[in-house]
Formats: sequence, structure tokens, C-alpha cells
Amino acid sequence: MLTRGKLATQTGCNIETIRYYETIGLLPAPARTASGYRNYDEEHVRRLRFIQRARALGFTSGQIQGLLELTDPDGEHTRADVKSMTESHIDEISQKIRDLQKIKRRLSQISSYCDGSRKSATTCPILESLFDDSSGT
Amino acid sequence: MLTRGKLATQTGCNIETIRYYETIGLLPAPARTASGYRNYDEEHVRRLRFIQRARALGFTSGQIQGLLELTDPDGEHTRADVKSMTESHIDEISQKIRDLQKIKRRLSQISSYCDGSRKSATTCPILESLFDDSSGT
DNA sequence: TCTTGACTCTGCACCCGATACAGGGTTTAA
DNA sequence: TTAAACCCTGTATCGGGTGCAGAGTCAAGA
Repeated sequence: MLTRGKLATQTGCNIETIRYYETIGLLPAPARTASGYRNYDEEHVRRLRFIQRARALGFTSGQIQGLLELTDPDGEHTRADVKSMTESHIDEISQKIRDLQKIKRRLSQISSYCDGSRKSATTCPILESLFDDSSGT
Repeated sequence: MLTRGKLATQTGCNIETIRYYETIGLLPAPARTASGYRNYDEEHVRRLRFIQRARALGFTSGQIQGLLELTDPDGEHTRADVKSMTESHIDEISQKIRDLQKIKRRLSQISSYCDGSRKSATTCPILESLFDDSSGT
């Protein structure tokens, strides 16, 4: 009897999150006992682990749904489909990294304006640069 | 008469977002006309631009709240406070970049397992690696 | 057998950071 | 005067969950 709590412990997933994945259709509804308790099987464990790994790799639930649909043995999908989904996801992540690097450069720059000496924050060059932007770096 | 709509146009901020910033306390409630219309002044414009720049730099609303509190001329805060908030934010962003780079490396790696040849997706090495993780790179 | 504590069920509210929309009132320009 | 354009409020929605209340269930010990 693999209850929701046991599945949560086994996978390290929050118990409420498991129910959430069921409601959004990521995790199929399991069999129920006579009293209504959810009874998971090994396929659920495997699938939940898949979801966890894909989430950790930054896939959205929609993308995970897409990836899981590709596993349908009756589907028309090919390895090339999966590869292209993965590669466009890599592109998204690359863009995110570039954006963050830009932000970091700008923050480092405005931080360097400030010597941190014990003066009031109201005259702080960092805050001033946020209030009155002149250099659009 | 600087209405919400004009403030939105002037700053490029969504009109609803301005109201949202008011409800979460980021933007102070402006004066009202007799008929209840919000009437903003130049200080609101300045402050909203500050919020926009800080959001673009990845500060959360809580952090922006903190930065704005530092601008209180009666406060005890110093430049060093602002500098340290900025630097810890830079550290957060660096961590995020490192995480994304790790994800990207892993995705590139599992993508390279796959030659994309026209076979069913169910035998795809990418999906397999997500279902049955063995190498914890 | 009874009780107690741990577990599960459901529905719902909440978090962030917005965004959108309905149904009303107001202002402005033709 | 009237119609369009604007503003007001409350509330719903999104994603990706988390938490809680109140009721039912299960298992182990006295």
C-alpha cells in the first residue's frame, strides 16, 4: 500500500505537491482503496521522479506535459522531437543566463560608485543611480 | 492632473501594476480628487521609476521596500547598508547564474546522447535519462 | 475492545508579481 | 448633449506550489 505520504517520503516531494500534480494532470490519478485512500504503484514513482528531474532542469509543467506525451508508444513522435524540445529549452536557459549576467554587471558597476563610507543612505550613489538613471548600461 | 493612466504612459508601467504597487505598499497612496481619481506628483514618478529599475535588476518587492526605507532622511542608515544589500543581491544573482549553467551543461550532455534519428520517442536517450537517472552530473 | 495518535481525505485560502475584466461613475471633446 | 475615453472598485486568473481546518481512517498498545 503506497500512500501519498509514503510516496512523498520516498521521492522527497512535498505531500501537497503530489496532489497538485494530480490536479494539473502531470501525475495520473492513482487507484483508490475502499475508504478512498490513494494507492500508487511503481509507475507513479517513476513518473514523479521524472517530473522532479525535469522541474530541476527548469522545464515548466507545460513542457513536462509535452515531454511525457512524447513517451506515448502509440504516438507519432520521434527522438528528433524530444531533441528539438530540449535544444530550444537550452536556448531559453542561455538567454536567461545572458540576462542575469547583464544585471550583475550593472549592479557591480553601480556598487563600485559607492565607497561605503559612513554617510547617510540618502546621498548613496547606488540609490541615486536607481532614482535618476543616466547611463543606460 | 497626473492620473493613473498618464503615470502609466509616462513610465511605461502597466496601469494595473501601479494600483498593485499601491496595495502592496511600494508606491504611497496619492492624493485624490473630489470624485476619487488618484492624483500623482513628481515624487511618485521618481519612485515608480526607481521601482521599475530595481525590478529590472531582479530585486524582489521586499528588497525594494528595504532599499526605499534606506532613503528615509531621518533614518540611521548608511551607504554601507545599501552597498551590503546590493552586494548580497549580486551574490544571489551569481548563484542563480551558476545553477542555470549547471542545468544547461546537463541538458547539453543528455542531448548529445541522442542522435535524433527517426525512431520512436519512447526509446529516446534524453527521456530515458530523465526517467532513470544514473549519472548525477 | 477501546483509545490514541498518526495518517489521509476534501475544499479552500494564501504566497508572489503581476494582469485582466466587469460594472459602475466621471471627464472631455465634438 | 452625447459618445468616447478614461477612472474607480472588487474580483478572477496565471504558475508553481504550500498550508490549514475539519472530518474520516488506520494501526498499535493497554
